[in-house]
Amino acid sequence: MSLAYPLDDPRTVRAPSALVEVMDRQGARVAFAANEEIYAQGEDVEYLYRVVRGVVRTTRLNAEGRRQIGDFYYPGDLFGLEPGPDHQFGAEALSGCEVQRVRHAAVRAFAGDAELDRAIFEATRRELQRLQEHVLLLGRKTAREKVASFLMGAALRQTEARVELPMGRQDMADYLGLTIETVSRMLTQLQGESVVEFPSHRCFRVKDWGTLEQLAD
Amino acid sequence: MSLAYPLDDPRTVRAPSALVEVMDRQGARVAFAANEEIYAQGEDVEYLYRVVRGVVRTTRLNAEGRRQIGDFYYPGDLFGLEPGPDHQFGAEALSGCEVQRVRHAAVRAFAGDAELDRAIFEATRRELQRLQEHVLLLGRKTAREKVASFLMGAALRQTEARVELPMGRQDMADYLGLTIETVSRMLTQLQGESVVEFPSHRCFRVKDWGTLEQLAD
DNA sequence: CGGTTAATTGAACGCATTCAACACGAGTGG
DNA sequence: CCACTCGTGTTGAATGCGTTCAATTAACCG
Repeated sequence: MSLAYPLDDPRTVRAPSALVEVMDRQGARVAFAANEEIYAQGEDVEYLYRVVRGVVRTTRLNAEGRRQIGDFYYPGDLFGLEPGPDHQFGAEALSGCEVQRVRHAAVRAFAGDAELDRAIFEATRRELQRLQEHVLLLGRKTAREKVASFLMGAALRQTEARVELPMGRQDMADYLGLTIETVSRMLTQLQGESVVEFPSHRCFRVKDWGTLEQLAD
Repeated sequence: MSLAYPLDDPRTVRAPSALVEVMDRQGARVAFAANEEIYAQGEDVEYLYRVVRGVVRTTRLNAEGRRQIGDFYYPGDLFGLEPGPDHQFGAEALSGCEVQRVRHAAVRAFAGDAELDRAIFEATRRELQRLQEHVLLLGRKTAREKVASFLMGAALRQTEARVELPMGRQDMADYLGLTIETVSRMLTQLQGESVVEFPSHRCFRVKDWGTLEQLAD
Protein backbone atom coordinates (compact mmCIF):
# COMPACT_ATOMS: atom_id res chain seq x y z
CA MET A 1 0.00 0.00 0.00
CA SER A 2 1.03 3.53 -0.46
CA LEU A 3 -0.05 6.68 1.24
CA ALA A 4 -0.52 9.95 -0.48
CA TYR A 5 2.79 10.35 -2.21
CA PRO A 6 3.49 12.44 -4.11
CA LEU A 7 1.57 15.16 -2.37
CA ASP A 8 -1.28 16.65 -4.28
CA ASP A 9 -3.42 19.58 -3.53
CA PRO A 10 -6.18 18.41 -1.19
CA ARG A 11 -8.53 21.01 -2.54
CA THR A 12 -8.65 19.22 -5.85
CA VAL A 13 -9.30 15.87 -4.21
CA ARG A 14 -12.95 15.20 -3.71
CA ALA A 15 -14.75 12.23 -2.26
CA PRO A 16 -12.27 9.33 -2.28
CA SER A 17 -13.97 6.57 -4.18
CA ALA A 18 -12.62 3.57 -2.28
CA LEU A 19 -13.83 4.97 0.99
CA VAL A 20 -17.20 5.91 -0.42
CA GLU A 21 -17.57 2.34 -1.62
CA VAL A 22 -16.83 0.90 1.80
CA MET A 23 -19.16 3.37 3.44
CA ASP A 24 -21.88 2.51 0.98
CA ARG A 25 -21.47 -1.20 1.61
CA GLN A 26 -20.84 -1.19 5.36
CA GLY A 27 -22.22 2.12 6.48
CA ALA A 28 -25.60 3.09 7.78
CA ARG A 29 -27.44 6.27 6.95
CA VAL A 30 -28.67 8.28 9.87
CA ALA A 31 -30.72 11.44 9.90
CA PHE A 32 -30.38 14.23 12.45
CA ALA A 33 -32.64 17.15 13.22
CA ALA A 34 -31.30 20.69 13.35
CA ASN A 35 -29.00 21.21 16.35
CA GLU A 36 -29.11 17.54 17.24
CA GLU A 37 -25.89 16.08 18.56
CA ILE A 38 -24.16 13.54 16.34
CA TYR A 39 -21.44 12.78 18.84
CA ALA A 40 -20.32 14.50 22.00
CA GLN A 41 -17.04 16.12 22.90
CA GLY A 42 -15.06 13.62 24.99
CA GLU A 43 -16.87 10.60 23.57
CA ASP A 44 -14.84 7.70 22.20
CA VAL A 45 -14.14 7.83 18.49
CA GLU A 46 -16.18 4.99 17.09
CA TYR A 47 -17.43 5.94 13.68
CA LEU A 48 -16.18 7.60 10.58
CA TYR A 49 -18.78 9.95 9.11
CA ARG A 50 -19.65 11.41 5.78
CA VAL A 51 -22.18 14.14 5.14
CA VAL A 52 -24.87 13.12 2.67
CA ARG A 53 -27.26 16.05 3.02
CA GLY A 54 -27.22 19.21 5.11
CA VAL A 55 -24.33 20.73 7.05
CA VAL A 56 -22.51 19.62 10.19
CA ARG A 57 -20.51 21.72 12.65
CA THR A 58 -17.90 20.56 15.14
CA THR A 59 -17.76 22.46 18.42
CA ARG A 60 -15.78 22.58 21.59
CA LEU A 61 -16.75 24.19 24.86
CA ASN A 62 -14.29 25.21 27.54
CA ALA A 63 -14.88 25.34 31.27
CA GLU A 64 -16.32 28.88 31.20
CA GLY A 65 -18.76 27.95 28.46
CA ARG A 66 -16.99 29.77 25.64
CA ARG A 67 -17.57 27.95 22.39
CA GLN A 68 -15.20 27.41 19.50
CA ILE A 69 -16.39 25.95 16.23
CA GLY A 70 -13.82 23.70 14.59
CA ASP A 71 -15.29 23.60 11.14
CA PHE A 72 -18.35 23.19 8.97
CA TYR A 73 -18.79 20.06 6.90
CA TYR A 74 -20.75 19.96 3.69
CA PRO A 75 -22.17 17.08 1.61
CA GLY A 76 -19.35 14.81 0.54
CA ASP A 77 -17.05 15.84 3.38
CA LEU A 78 -15.68 13.29 5.79
CA PHE A 79 -15.71 14.13 9.47
CA GLY A 80 -15.13 12.43 12.80
CA LEU A 81 -11.47 11.80 11.97
CA GLU A 82 -9.70 12.83 15.13
CA PRO A 83 -6.12 12.45 16.24
CA GLY A 84 -6.82 10.77 19.57
CA PRO A 85 -9.00 7.96 20.88
CA ASP A 86 -11.69 10.41 22.00
CA HIS A 87 -13.36 13.36 20.33
CA GLN A 88 -11.77 16.72 21.07
CA PHE A 89 -14.72 18.38 19.39
CA GLY A 90 -18.35 17.39 19.40
CA ALA A 91 -20.43 17.28 16.19
CA GLU A 92 -23.90 18.66 15.67
CA ALA A 93 -26.30 18.91 12.79
CA LEU A 94 -26.41 22.54 11.74
CA SER A 95 -29.55 22.08 9.75
CA GLY A 96 -31.54 18.91 9.45
CA CYS A 97 -29.10 16.56 7.80
CA GLU A 98 -28.31 13.05 6.82
CA VAL A 99 -24.97 11.39 7.41
CA GLN A 100 -23.47 8.08 6.48
CA ARG A 101 -21.42 6.42 9.17
CA VAL A 102 -19.25 3.35 9.40
CA ARG A 103 -17.43 1.88 12.38
CA HIS A 104 -13.70 2.35 12.36
CA ALA A 105 -13.49 -1.37 13.07
CA ALA A 106 -15.26 -2.04 9.78
CA VAL A 107 -12.92 0.29 7.92
CA ARG A 108 -9.98 -1.38 9.60
CA ALA A 109 -11.17 -4.74 8.33
CA PHE A 110 -10.41 -3.39 4.90
CA ALA A 111 -6.95 -2.19 5.85
CA GLY A 112 -4.53 -3.52 3.33
CA ASP A 113 -6.55 -1.94 0.63
CA ALA A 114 -4.14 0.72 -0.57
CA GLU A 115 -6.70 3.03 -2.03
CA LEU A 116 -8.74 3.00 1.14
CA ASP A 117 -5.79 3.92 3.34
CA ARG A 118 -4.94 6.65 0.93
CA ALA A 119 -8.46 7.98 1.12
CA ILE A 120 -8.39 8.28 4.89
CA PHE A 121 -4.97 9.84 4.78
CA GLU A 122 -6.16 12.36 2.21
CA ALA A 123 -9.09 13.31 4.39
CA THR A 124 -6.74 13.81 7.33
CA ARG A 125 -4.48 16.02 5.25
CA ARG A 126 -7.39 18.12 4.13
CA GLU A 127 -8.33 18.50 7.74
CA LEU A 128 -4.79 19.68 8.44
CA GLN A 129 -5.01 22.32 5.77
CA ARG A 130 -8.32 23.63 7.05
CA LEU A 131 -6.83 23.91 10.52
CA GLN A 132 -3.74 25.73 9.27
CA GLU A 133 -5.93 28.33 7.62
CA HIS A 134 -8.05 28.56 10.72
CA VAL A 135 -5.01 29.20 12.92
CA LEU A 136 -3.89 31.96 10.61
CA LEU A 137 -7.34 33.49 10.62
CA LEU A 138 -7.71 33.44 14.38
CA GLY A 139 -4.19 34.53 15.18
CA ARG A 140 -3.48 37.42 12.91
CA LYS A 141 -6.61 38.82 11.34
CA THR A 142 -8.83 41.69 12.37
CA ALA A 143 -12.58 41.27 12.79
CA ARG A 144 -13.11 42.83 9.37
CA GLU A 145 -10.65 40.44 7.76
CA LYS A 146 -12.07 37.44 9.58
CA VAL A 147 -15.57 38.12 8.34
CA ALA A 148 -14.33 38.84 4.84
CA SER A 149 -12.37 35.56 4.86
CA PHE A 150 -15.46 33.71 5.98
CA LEU A 151 -17.61 35.16 3.22
CA MET A 152 -14.86 34.46 0.71
CA GLY A 153 -14.72 30.83 1.78
CA ALA A 154 -18.47 30.47 1.52
CA ALA A 155 -18.50 32.12 -1.90
CA LEU A 156 -15.74 29.88 -3.23
CA ARG A 157 -17.64 26.84 -2.08
CA GLN A 158 -20.34 27.36 -4.64
CA THR A 159 -20.39 28.35 -8.27
CA GLU A 160 -23.53 30.45 -8.25
CA ALA A 161 -23.46 34.17 -7.67
CA ARG A 162 -26.06 33.87 -4.96
CA VAL A 163 -24.33 32.39 -1.92
CA GLU A 164 -26.34 30.61 0.75
CA LEU A 165 -25.12 30.68 4.34
CA PRO A 166 -26.37 27.61 6.17
CA MET A 167 -25.29 28.91 9.59
CA GLY A 168 -26.51 31.74 11.76
CA ARG A 169 -24.51 34.67 13.13
CA GLN A 170 -23.66 32.89 16.38
CA ASP A 171 -22.06 30.02 14.49
CA MET A 172 -20.09 32.43 12.35
CA ALA A 173 -18.95 34.27 15.46
CA ASP A 174 -17.88 31.10 17.24
CA TYR A 175 -15.94 30.01 14.21
CA LEU A 176 -14.19 33.36 13.87
CA GLY A 177 -13.51 33.93 17.55
CA LEU A 178 -15.78 36.99 17.68
CA THR A 179 -19.16 37.99 19.10
CA ILE A 180 -22.37 38.05 17.09
CA GLU A 181 -22.51 41.83 17.45
CA THR A 182 -19.08 42.28 15.89
CA VAL A 183 -19.93 39.90 13.06
CA SER A 184 -23.12 41.82 12.42
CA ARG A 185 -21.32 45.16 12.43
CA MET A 186 -18.69 43.96 10.00
CA LEU A 187 -21.35 42.59 7.67
CA THR A 188 -23.17 45.90 7.76
CA GLN A 189 -19.90 47.70 7.12
CA LEU A 190 -18.94 45.51 4.16
CA GLN A 191 -22.41 45.91 2.73
CA GLY A 192 -22.22 49.68 3.21
CA GLU A 193 -18.99 49.71 1.20
CA SER A 194 -20.68 47.64 -1.53
CA VAL A 195 -18.25 44.77 -1.12
CA VAL A 196 -21.12 42.37 -0.60
CA GLU A 197 -24.88 42.57 -0.66
CA PHE A 198 -27.32 40.77 1.65
CA PRO A 199 -30.82 40.37 0.23
CA SER A 200 -31.60 38.33 3.34
CA HIS A 201 -29.74 37.23 6.47
CA ARG A 202 -28.75 33.85 5.15
CA CYS A 203 -27.94 34.81 1.59
CA PHE A 204 -25.47 37.20 -0.03
CA ARG A 205 -23.78 38.15 -3.27
CA VAL A 206 -20.23 39.39 -3.80
CA LYS A 207 -20.16 42.78 -5.49
CA ASP A 208 -16.45 43.62 -5.24
CA TRP A 209 -14.28 40.52 -5.51
CA GLY A 210 -11.06 42.51 -5.51
CA THR A 211 -11.67 44.14 -2.16
CA LEU A 212 -13.01 40.96 -0.61
CA GLU A 213 -10.00 38.99 -1.80
CA GLN A 214 -7.63 41.61 -0.51
CA LEU A 215 -9.29 41.63 2.90
CA ALA A 216 -9.30 37.84 3.09
CA ASP A 217 -5.58 37.70 2.23
CA MET B 1 22.45 2.43 17.72
CA SER B 2 23.33 5.03 15.19
CA LEU B 3 21.02 7.84 16.08
CA ALA B 4 21.54 10.32 18.80
CA TYR B 5 18.31 10.57 20.71
CA PRO B 6 18.83 13.31 23.26
CA LEU B 7 15.31 13.04 24.51
CA ASP B 8 14.33 12.47 28.05
CA ASP B 9 10.95 14.00 27.66
CA PRO B 10 7.86 11.82 27.89
CA ARG B 11 5.56 14.37 26.28
CA THR B 12 7.68 15.06 23.25
CA VAL B 13 6.49 13.12 20.29
CA ARG B 14 9.10 10.73 19.06
CA ALA B 15 9.40 9.63 15.51
CA PRO B 16 8.06 6.12 15.11
CA SER B 17 10.77 3.53 14.78
CA ALA B 18 10.18 2.44 11.18
CA LEU B 19 10.50 6.00 10.02
CA VAL B 20 13.55 6.64 12.14
CA GLU B 21 15.20 3.67 10.52
CA VAL B 22 14.55 4.93 7.03
CA MET B 23 15.74 8.41 7.96
CA ASP B 24 18.88 6.93 9.47
CA ARG B 25 19.65 4.96 6.37
CA GLN B 26 18.58 7.43 3.72
CA GLY B 27 18.65 10.77 5.47
CA ALA B 28 21.34 13.39 5.71
CA ARG B 29 22.11 15.48 8.72
CA VAL B 30 22.20 19.20 8.24
CA ALA B 31 23.09 21.92 10.71
CA PHE B 32 21.50 25.36 10.81
CA ALA B 33 22.55 28.49 12.62
CA ALA B 34 20.12 30.41 14.81
CA ASN B 35 17.38 32.08 12.72
CA GLU B 36 18.56 30.40 9.57
CA GLU B 37 15.85 29.31 7.16
CA ILE B 38 15.37 25.58 6.70
CA TYR B 39 12.73 25.94 4.03
CA ALA B 40 10.68 28.87 2.84
CA GLN B 41 6.96 29.47 2.86
CA GLY B 42 5.65 28.68 -0.61
CA GLU B 43 8.53 26.36 -1.46
CA ASP B 44 7.78 22.88 -2.81
CA VAL B 45 7.59 20.14 -0.23
CA GLU B 46 10.65 18.04 -0.92
CA TYR B 47 11.97 16.67 2.34
CA LEU B 48 10.65 15.16 5.49
CA TYR B 49 12.53 16.50 8.52
CA ARG B 50 13.30 15.40 12.02
CA VAL B 51 14.86 17.53 14.72
CA VAL B 52 18.03 16.04 16.15
CA ARG B 53 19.28 18.92 18.27
CA GLY B 54 17.92 22.39 18.97
CA VAL B 55 14.45 23.77 18.28
CA VAL B 56 12.68 24.64 15.03
CA ARG B 57 9.78 27.04 14.48
CA THR B 58 7.37 27.18 11.55
CA THR B 59 6.16 30.63 10.54
CA ARG B 60 3.82 32.26 8.10
CA LEU B 61 3.76 35.88 7.06
CA ASN B 62 0.76 37.57 5.55
CA ALA B 63 0.74 40.44 3.07
CA GLU B 64 0.93 43.13 5.78
CA GLY B 65 3.90 41.45 7.42
CA ARG B 66 2.03 40.05 10.41
CA ARG B 67 3.62 36.83 11.52
CA GLN B 68 2.00 33.69 12.85
CA ILE B 69 4.04 30.87 14.31
CA GLY B 70 2.61 27.45 13.53
CA ASP B 71 4.48 25.47 16.11
CA PHE B 72 7.78 24.71 17.78
CA TYR B 73 9.51 21.41 17.11
CA TYR B 74 11.82 19.75 19.62
CA PRO B 75 14.36 16.94 19.28
CA GLY B 76 12.63 13.83 18.04
CA ASP B 77 9.75 15.72 16.42
CA LEU B 78 8.97 15.30 12.76
CA PHE B 79 8.23 18.42 10.76
CA GLY B 80 7.77 19.43 7.15
CA LEU B 81 4.68 17.26 6.77
CA GLU B 82 2.23 19.55 5.03
CA PRO B 83 -1.14 18.93 3.49
CA GLY B 84 -0.37 20.40 0.09
CA PRO B 85 2.40 20.25 -2.51
CA ASP B 86 3.97 23.45 -1.21
CA HIS B 87 4.79 24.72 2.25
CA GLN B 88 2.10 26.84 3.82
CA PHE B 89 4.54 27.69 6.58
CA GLY B 90 8.27 28.27 6.40
CA ALA B 91 10.66 26.64 8.88
CA GLU B 92 13.54 28.30 10.70
CA ALA B 93 16.09 27.24 13.25
CA LEU B 94 15.14 28.86 16.54
CA SER B 95 18.51 28.23 18.06
CA GLY B 96 21.45 26.63 16.36
CA CYS B 97 20.18 23.19 15.52
CA GLU B 98 20.73 20.00 13.66
CA VAL B 99 18.07 18.27 11.61
CA GLN B 100 17.89 15.02 9.75
CA ARG B 101 16.15 15.14 6.41
CA VAL B 102 15.11 12.64 3.82
CA ARG B 103 13.53 13.21 0.44
CA HIS B 104 9.90 12.23 0.15
CA ALA B 105 10.99 10.31 -2.92
CA ALA B 106 13.25 8.17 -0.74
CA VAL B 107 10.47 7.56 1.73
CA ARG B 108 8.23 6.65 -1.16
CA ALA B 109 10.72 4.01 -2.23
CA PHE B 110 9.95 2.29 1.04
CA ALA B 111 6.20 2.65 0.69
CA GLY B 112 4.74 -0.81 0.90
CA ASP B 113 6.11 -1.10 4.35
CA ALA B 114 2.94 -0.89 6.37
CA GLU B 115 4.66 0.26 9.50
CA LEU B 116 6.29 3.13 7.69
CA ASP B 117 3.03 4.36 6.26
CA ARG B 118 1.47 4.10 9.65
CA ALA B 119 4.32 6.12 11.10
CA ILE B 120 3.76 8.99 8.71
CA PHE B 121 0.05 8.83 9.30
CA GLU B 122 0.59 8.93 13.04
CA ALA B 123 2.82 11.98 12.72
CA THR B 124 0.13 13.70 10.65
CA ARG B 125 -2.49 12.94 13.24
CA ARG B 126 -0.31 14.33 16.00
CA GLU B 127 0.07 17.46 13.92
CA LEU B 128 -3.70 17.63 13.73
CA GLN B 129 -3.99 17.49 17.49
CA ARG B 130 -1.49 20.29 17.99
CA LEU B 131 -3.44 22.42 15.56
CA GLN B 132 -6.75 21.71 17.26
CA GLU B 133 -5.32 22.93 20.55
CA HIS B 134 -3.84 25.94 18.82
CA VAL B 135 -7.19 26.89 17.31
CA LEU B 136 -8.83 26.68 20.70
CA LEU B 137 -6.10 28.80 22.25
CA LEU B 138 -6.27 31.50 19.59
CA GLY B 139 -10.02 31.62 19.29
CA ARG B 140 -11.35 31.65 22.81
CA LYS B 141 -8.65 32.48 25.31
CA THR B 142 -7.67 35.78 26.89
CA ALA B 143 -4.07 37.03 26.83
CA ARG B 144 -3.63 35.84 30.40
CA GLU B 145 -4.91 32.38 29.55
CA LYS B 146 -2.85 32.19 26.38
CA VAL B 147 0.37 32.92 28.21
CA ALA B 148 -0.55 30.52 31.01
CA SER B 149 -1.29 27.80 28.44
CA PHE B 150 2.04 28.41 26.81
CA LEU B 151 3.95 28.13 30.07
CA MET B 152 1.95 25.04 30.97
CA GLY B 153 2.89 23.41 27.68
CA ALA B 154 6.54 24.24 28.16
CA ALA B 155 6.49 22.95 31.72
CA LEU B 156 4.87 19.65 30.74
CA ARG B 157 7.50 19.14 28.10
CA GLN B 158 10.20 18.60 30.65
CA THR B 159 10.38 16.71 33.89
CA GLU B 160 12.62 19.10 35.77
CA ALA B 161 11.23 21.86 37.93
CA ARG B 162 13.38 24.46 36.18
CA VAL B 163 11.84 25.03 32.75
CA GLU B 164 13.95 26.39 29.91
CA LEU B 165 12.30 28.52 27.24
CA PRO B 166 14.22 28.23 23.99
CA MET B 167 12.31 31.07 22.32
CA GLY B 168 12.22 34.80 22.91
CA ARG B 169 9.19 36.96 23.69
CA GLN B 170 8.53 37.80 20.06
CA ASP B 171 8.24 34.13 19.16
CA MET B 172 5.90 33.54 22.06
CA ALA B 173 3.79 36.50 21.00
CA ASP B 174 3.60 35.35 17.38
CA TYR B 175 2.56 31.90 18.49
CA LEU B 176 -0.13 33.24 20.81
CA GLY B 177 -1.48 35.94 18.52
CA LEU B 178 -0.38 38.73 20.86
CA THR B 179 2.23 41.47 21.04
CA ILE B 180 5.50 41.18 22.96
CA GLU B 181 4.33 43.88 25.35
CA THR B 182 1.21 41.96 26.27
CA VAL B 183 3.17 38.75 26.74
CA SER B 184 5.62 40.59 28.96
CA ARG B 185 2.84 42.14 31.02
CA MET B 186 1.12 38.81 31.55
CA LEU B 187 4.38 37.19 32.62
CA THR B 188 4.97 39.99 35.10
CA GLN B 189 1.41 39.62 36.34
CA LEU B 190 1.63 35.84 36.78
CA GLN B 191 4.92 36.26 38.56
CA GLY B 192 3.45 38.94 40.80
CA GLU B 193 0.71 36.50 41.78
CA SER B 194 3.33 33.84 42.52
CA VAL B 195 1.95 31.49 39.88
CA VAL B 196 5.36 31.25 38.26
CA GLU B 197 8.82 32.60 38.99
CA PHE B 198 11.38 33.81 36.49
CA PRO B 199 14.96 33.73 37.70
CA SER B 200 15.95 34.85 34.20
CA HIS B 201 14.20 35.74 30.95
CA ARG B 202 14.52 32.32 29.41
CA CYS B 203 13.94 30.19 32.47
CA PHE B 204 11.06 29.77 34.90
CA ARG B 205 9.61 27.57 37.59
CA VAL B 206 5.95 26.82 38.32
CA LYS B 207 5.00 27.80 41.87
CA ASP B 208 1.24 27.29 41.73
CA TRP B 209 0.26 24.41 39.48
CA GLY B 210 -3.39 24.62 40.40
CA THR B 211 -3.83 28.20 39.26
CA LEU B 212 -1.74 27.66 36.13
CA GLU B 213 -3.73 24.59 35.20
CA GLN B 214 -6.99 26.40 35.76
CA LEU B 215 -5.91 29.32 33.59
CA ALA B 216 -4.70 27.03 30.85
CA ASP B 217 -8.01 25.13 30.88
C1' DC C 1 -51.98 39.26 12.70
C1' DG C 2 -49.46 38.30 17.42
C1' DG C 3 -45.42 35.49 19.49
C1' DT C 4 -40.88 34.15 19.28
C1' DT C 5 -36.31 33.98 17.93
C1' DA C 6 -32.51 36.03 15.31
C1' DA C 7 -30.19 40.05 13.83
C1' DT C 8 -29.02 44.84 14.05
C1' DT C 9 -27.86 49.11 16.23
C1' DG C 10 -26.33 52.24 20.03
C1' DA C 11 -23.50 53.62 23.98
C1' DA C 12 -20.08 52.68 27.45
C1' DC C 13 -16.57 49.90 28.86
C1' DG C 14 -12.22 47.25 28.98
C1' DC C 15 -8.63 44.41 27.16
C1' DA C 16 -4.98 44.37 24.23
C1' DT C 17 -2.39 47.36 21.22
C1' DT C 18 0.42 51.21 20.07
C1' DC C 19 3.93 54.35 20.78
C1' DA C 20 7.49 55.73 23.65
C1' DA C 21 10.81 55.56 27.29
C1' DC C 22 13.57 52.96 30.20
C1' DA C 23 16.09 48.80 32.24
C1' DC C 24 18.84 44.94 31.77
C1' DG C 25 22.35 41.72 30.04
C1' DA C 26 25.90 40.24 26.93
C1' DG C 27 29.67 41.33 24.21
C1' DT C 28 33.54 44.61 22.98
C1' DG C 29 37.20 47.57 23.37
C1' DG C 30 39.61 51.25 25.88
C1' DC D 1 37.46 47.52 35.53
C1' DC D 2 34.45 50.72 33.37
C1' DA D 3 32.18 52.81 29.35
C1' DC D 4 29.85 51.93 25.30
C1' DT D 5 26.75 49.65 22.31
C1' DC D 6 23.24 46.63 20.69
C1' DG D 7 19.61 43.55 21.21
C1' DT D 8 16.01 42.08 24.15
C1' DG D 9 12.71 42.69 27.65
C1' DT D 10 9.95 45.60 30.74
C1' DT D 11 7.10 49.42 31.98
C1' DG D 12 4.06 53.60 31.31
C1' DA D 13 0.41 56.34 29.09
C1' DA D 14 -2.88 56.92 25.53
C1' DT D 15 -5.52 55.04 21.93
C1' DG D 16 -8.67 51.94 19.72
C1' DC D 17 -10.78 47.64 18.47
C1' DG D 18 -13.85 44.48 19.88
C1' DT D 19 -16.86 43.43 23.76
C1' DT D 20 -20.64 44.06 26.83
C1' DC D 21 -25.02 45.45 28.01
C1' DA D 22 -29.25 47.22 26.50
C1' DA D 23 -32.73 48.52 23.26
C1' DT D 24 -34.69 48.16 18.78
C1' DT D 25 -35.77 46.06 14.46
C1' DA D 26 -36.44 42.33 11.28
C1' DA D 27 -37.62 37.72 10.00
C1' DC D 28 -40.09 33.58 10.64
C1' DC D 29 -44.07 30.72 11.80
C1' DG D 30 -48.07 29.66 14.06
